[in-house]
Amino acid sequence: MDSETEATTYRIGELAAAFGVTCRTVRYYEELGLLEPAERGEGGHRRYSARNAIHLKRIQQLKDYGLALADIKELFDLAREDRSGERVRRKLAEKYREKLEEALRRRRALEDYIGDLTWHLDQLERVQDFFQCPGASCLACPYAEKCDVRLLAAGA
Amino acid sequence: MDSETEATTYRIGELAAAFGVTCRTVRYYEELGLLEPAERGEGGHRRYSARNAIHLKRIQQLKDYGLALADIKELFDLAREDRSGERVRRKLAEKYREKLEEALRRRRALEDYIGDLTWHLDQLERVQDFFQCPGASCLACPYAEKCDVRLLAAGA
DNA sequence: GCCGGAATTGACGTGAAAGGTGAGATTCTC
DNA sequence: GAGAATCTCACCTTTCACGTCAATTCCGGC
Repeated sequence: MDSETEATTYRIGELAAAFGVTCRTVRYYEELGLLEPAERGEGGHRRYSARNAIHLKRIQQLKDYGLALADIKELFDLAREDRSGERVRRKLAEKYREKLEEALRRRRALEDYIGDLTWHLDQLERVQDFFQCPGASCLACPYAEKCDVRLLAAGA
Repeated sequence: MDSETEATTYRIGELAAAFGVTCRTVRYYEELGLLEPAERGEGGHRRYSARNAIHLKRIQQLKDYGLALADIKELFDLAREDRSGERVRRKLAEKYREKLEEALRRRRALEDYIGDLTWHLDQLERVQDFFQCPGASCLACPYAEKCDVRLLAAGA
């Protein structure tokens, strides 16, 4: 159990370089309560453990997923509370499921976008002018019903 | 051809209200070169055409797709250049295809995210600690090869 | 022909996000 | 003991998409 006491640690510069960020970024994450250094040296210098490195890695992964740092903090706080408590674990799972659903929503929106874009691309062959909307191509327009341009023209 | 000269026009307030935005927003779009009013009245008041309304509608649609106003401007600029020039039309199509590919990339990333999240959710049943990464569960980890935490531990 | 509400330009503010940039002091490493 | 590397404050920066005065002018109805 004493072997834990003198495990390899990293200085802030090493950690930062290893993960392609600046020291400021690492300190900033600490400011946000995202990445607490395992300990401090005599002189007050931060010493990071391998565990800290994993945290940083997780932050980067989640950031890549498009999560804001605040969201990540939320997850981390939950994970920290967790410490094998069953109720909290369930809450974390719930949080994940929320995120998952949001992701599924985003995916659907993206699908729609892709569909629209494909349609526009397709339209480019037939339509004279991108903005000449209420015109000949209007009949074929899949948005015709929910078109508030028409509503405006009709006079509200 | 003279019937075009006196088509219905809208004042900025009308247009804004019809699309659920403020006047400032409409002017801001003009600032960005996104929405030029068809003309100005004697006193300098902006007069918007139905065509302008379509522009505004397009802006809102594309914004909903998650595009930044700058991206939208890019598209519009291309569309404006287009004016039925064939080469430019092809360029616009190309631009669209670019956007489409980017969207497809984003979708793939999202798929991965969803996959990961699902996996994490699944892991929650088996793993003691979210951050106890290089541990018992490490063997089953699908990221083991590309894990820079391990690389760091190995000493770079 | 006058009054109140709508528009005009211009300039500055905002608020969240994610850090950047010194300054000045201390500490670590060779 | 010299030159990196770190430390803590504390303000600065950039981007985005507008919001908010302010002072002025215009338009439309009675």
